[in-house]
Amino acid sequence: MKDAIELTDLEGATLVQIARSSPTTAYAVARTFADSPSEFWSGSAGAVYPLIKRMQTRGLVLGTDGADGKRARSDLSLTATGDAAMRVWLLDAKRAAGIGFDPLRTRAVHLDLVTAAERDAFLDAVREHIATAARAPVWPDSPRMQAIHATVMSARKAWFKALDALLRSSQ
Amino acid sequence: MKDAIELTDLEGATLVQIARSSPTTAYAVARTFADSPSEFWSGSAGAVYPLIKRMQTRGLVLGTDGADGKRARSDLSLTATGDAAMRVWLLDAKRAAGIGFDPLRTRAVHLDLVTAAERDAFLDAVREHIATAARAPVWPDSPRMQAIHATVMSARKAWFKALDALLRSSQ
DNA sequence: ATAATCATGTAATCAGTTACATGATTTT
DNA sequence: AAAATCATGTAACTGATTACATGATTAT
Repeated sequence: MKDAIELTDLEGATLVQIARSSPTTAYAVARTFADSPSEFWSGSAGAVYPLIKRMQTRGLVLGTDGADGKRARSDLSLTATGDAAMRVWLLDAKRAAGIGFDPLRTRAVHLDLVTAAERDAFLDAVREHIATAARAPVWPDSPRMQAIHATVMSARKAWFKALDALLRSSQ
Repeated sequence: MKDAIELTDLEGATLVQIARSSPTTAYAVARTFADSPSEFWSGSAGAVYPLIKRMQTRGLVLGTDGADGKRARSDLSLTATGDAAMRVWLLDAKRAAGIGFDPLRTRAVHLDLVTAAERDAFLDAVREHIATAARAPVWPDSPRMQAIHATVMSARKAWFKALDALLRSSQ
C-alpha cells in the first residue's frame, strides 16, 4: 500500500498550471500567480523555482531543455505520477470545503472593540474597496474564468451586505 | 515622521485576543486559534510563543508574572502602543477587502481539466461537506460571533449554489 | 492513582518573502 | 540606444509546522 502523494495548495496549483499549458516554463507559472487577482501567492521566483525543483526530484514534473538560441529554457510537463497527484489534489472535496482565510471575516468578529463611528467608517471603506475591485478588469483570461470570478465577486458583495446590516445594527 | 507599525494577520489577531481577554496567557491565545472554525492557523505553541515574545520585544505586549502557586504564568496585556497598533490592523479596510485564500475557488477554476462525471462527484461531495460544517456547533462563544459566523456559512452556501450551477452547465 | 488539562517553551525542518544577480531577446 | 520582458536562479531572512520536553494542577 503506497502512501498518497500529499501536495500543498501552492504545489497543486503549480501542477495545474503546468498541465494547462505544457510545455511551459517556471517563469510563466510564476507570472500566472503574480497576475492572479488573489494577493495570497506572490509568484516570486524564490518560491516557484525551488518548488518546481523539489517536484522534479519527487518525479512529478519533467523538465526538458527547450533552448532555441542562447537563452536557457526548461520546458516543463507533468509525469504520469504528477498528473495523478494533481488530480487527487484538485478533487480533494474535503480540503476544498474548508473556509480558508478571509481578512474581512478575521476582522469582522472583533469590530465590537471599536466605536460605532469607527466601525461604520471601516465598513464604508471596505464597501468602496470591494466595489472598486469588482469593477477592475483583471485577468486577461478565458470567459470561463471570468464567469467564475464574477460569481466570487458577486457572492462577496452579497456577504458584505449581510455582514454590514448585522454589524451596524449592533448597539 | 514615525513609521506605522505593520502587523501580520496572525500578529493582529493575537493582539486582539489579548485585548479581548487580558489579563490572559499565551496558552489561552493559542487555544483560541486552535479552536477557531478556520483551519488556517494551527495555534501551535511553536507559532504563538515566539510571536508573543517578538511583540514583547517590540513593546506591544506586556507580560507580568501571574504565578499563584508553583506553576509559571505570564499574564499578558497590551501596551498603549500595542493597543494603537491593534486598532490600525483591525481597521485596515484595504487589507480587509482583499479576497484572501479560498481552497474551493482555487480548485473551481480548473475543473475543466477533469471529466464531467468527476466534476459532478466533486461538487456533490463539497456540498455535503459544507452542509455538515454549517450544521456543526462550533465555537462555544458569544451570540454575536455565532451570528457573524452564520452569515459566513450562509453566504458560502449561496456562493456554492451559484458556482455549482455555472460549472455543471459547462459542456 | 491516572488522565486530562494548564502552562511554559525549544529544536529541527520546511516553505515562503524580498532582494539581488545574470544575461538573452524583444519592443519602443 | 534604451527599456521592457523573458528566463534562470541564489541568499538572507522571516515565520510557521510538527514534534518534543517539562512540570503543575485539576478532574475522574
